[in-house]
Amino acid sequence: MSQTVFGKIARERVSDRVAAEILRLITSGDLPPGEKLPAERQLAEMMKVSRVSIRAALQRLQGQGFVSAVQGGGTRVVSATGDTEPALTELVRIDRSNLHDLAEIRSNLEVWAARRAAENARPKHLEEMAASLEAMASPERDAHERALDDVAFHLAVARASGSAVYLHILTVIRDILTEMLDYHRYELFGTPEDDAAVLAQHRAIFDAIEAQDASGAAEAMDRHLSWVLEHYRTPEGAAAPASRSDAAE
Amino acid sequence: MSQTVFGKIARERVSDRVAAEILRLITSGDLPPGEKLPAERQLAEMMKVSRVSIRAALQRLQGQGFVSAVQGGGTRVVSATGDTEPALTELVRIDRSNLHDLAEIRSNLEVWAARRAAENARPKHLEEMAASLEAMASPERDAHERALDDVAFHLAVARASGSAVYLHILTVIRDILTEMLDYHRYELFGTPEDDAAVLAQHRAIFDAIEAQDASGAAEAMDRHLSWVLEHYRTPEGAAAPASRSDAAE
DNA sequence: TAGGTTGAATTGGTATTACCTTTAGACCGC
DNA sequence: GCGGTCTAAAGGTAATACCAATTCAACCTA
Repeated sequence: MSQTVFGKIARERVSDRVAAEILRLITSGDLPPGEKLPAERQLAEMMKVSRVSIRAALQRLQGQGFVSAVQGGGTRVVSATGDTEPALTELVRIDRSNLHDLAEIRSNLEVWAARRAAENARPKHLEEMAASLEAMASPERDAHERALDDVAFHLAVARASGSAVYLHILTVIRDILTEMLDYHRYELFGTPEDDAAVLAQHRAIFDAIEAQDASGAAEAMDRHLSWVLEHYRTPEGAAAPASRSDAAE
Repeated sequence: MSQTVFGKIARERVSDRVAAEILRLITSGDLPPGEKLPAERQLAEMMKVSRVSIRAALQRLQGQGFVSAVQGGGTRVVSATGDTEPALTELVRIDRSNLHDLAEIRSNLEVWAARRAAENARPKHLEEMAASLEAMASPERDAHERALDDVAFHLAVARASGSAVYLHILTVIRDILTEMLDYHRYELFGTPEDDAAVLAQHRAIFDAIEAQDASGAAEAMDRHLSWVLEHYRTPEGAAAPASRSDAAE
């Protein structure tokens, strides 16, 4: 039991050697992101292995987020660091109803964050929120800019909460939501009345946070998100928050 | 250019469909970590696709860290969340106060899940919960086993919520909490009175879910977690829930 | 000539078949 | 029991053929 002298044998698959070699070229910078690597048939011949092994290696590298293959197009390097958070994204991609859950969970977290923000907000955070409110109130902002202001406000609240963990989780969720919504080409629209309502709700949240009224802030945020979810609910229901509600805020 | 009649075709790789299906089984809990999945040849026949496609799917899942294959041995599930959260783990490792935030966020999510569970629970989920309750009530269970029963109950609620997204996020958070707490060698203890109180609270949650009382379930869960957080709060405050509250439940 | 169209070459994706290497369990003899 | 052997099963590799999407240059039309 105490014979630690014996490590496990190297035992390496051919496809592992291939993957290691390609990965080495990627991380060393020889194959920068965007670069198209040789065709599978060429790689197979160059490395003197079967195409099966080449494909096995590339499949794993795809799973790790280093490369991306398009039928007929080729295989390209997409990242030198490898993305790892495709799990949640994949989950949502599989079943659209998960998108609704995710939006709901996010709402929950935002309410929690509002409470925390009321307790912890510092002057610079309040300034940040005020700035985005002012920008959003400006009449010459178009719909797109307004959406960005919207995001900025919610981000300011997140920062004011003083929780790095929350900021991280929220960012992950937001990325997924925007990616999925962009993918489905959702447009962000709102009537002037809607914009006014959103602005008023934001102001209520801000006032409560500024007054360090934790419960009030939580309630205001809850009202706001409920309004958004309700207001932009789509007929089919499942993909309800398919609107600015999630893409923007 | 304005021919919007033609949406883009579903075009999906066979191996993607296979990977999605397997991933669904993993994230839903049907294939828990450690479980060995059917042989490639069997999967190929069951899904009516070639072994090549099965392997392509498994290679990608390996790259994502969900499964692990060894020649001659088989393919096993190693994680239900993949390689997702290294960033979040690092965040917590750097600043212990983040641990408290994470525990608080988890509480929030559990309350939400309890509400959802009351709305969606199916017989098998109720049975699962009842089983863990019964086990926990048994006098001959020691502290360690009791903690496992505790986890089982909360996991059953999570599954009953019917939200794969929630199950995923909760698992990630739980893994981080247990890892961090185990790392600091926290012991899980509780007086018999405490155990009785926890059991009673679990029963209350179960009853509400069984009665499909969403608000009641949410309140019961909230009371339970508040009690746990309060009861096991440590003097230093920051890492407050450093006890069975997070490691176990 | 400019610009769109076509079509063959290229490239990744899937299927089929065959064989090798390792693992795991049954079996057997000492 | 203990160790060894045998064997069926599982994953890994190879070779070949064909499918499907993309690319791009030759081609054709206005």
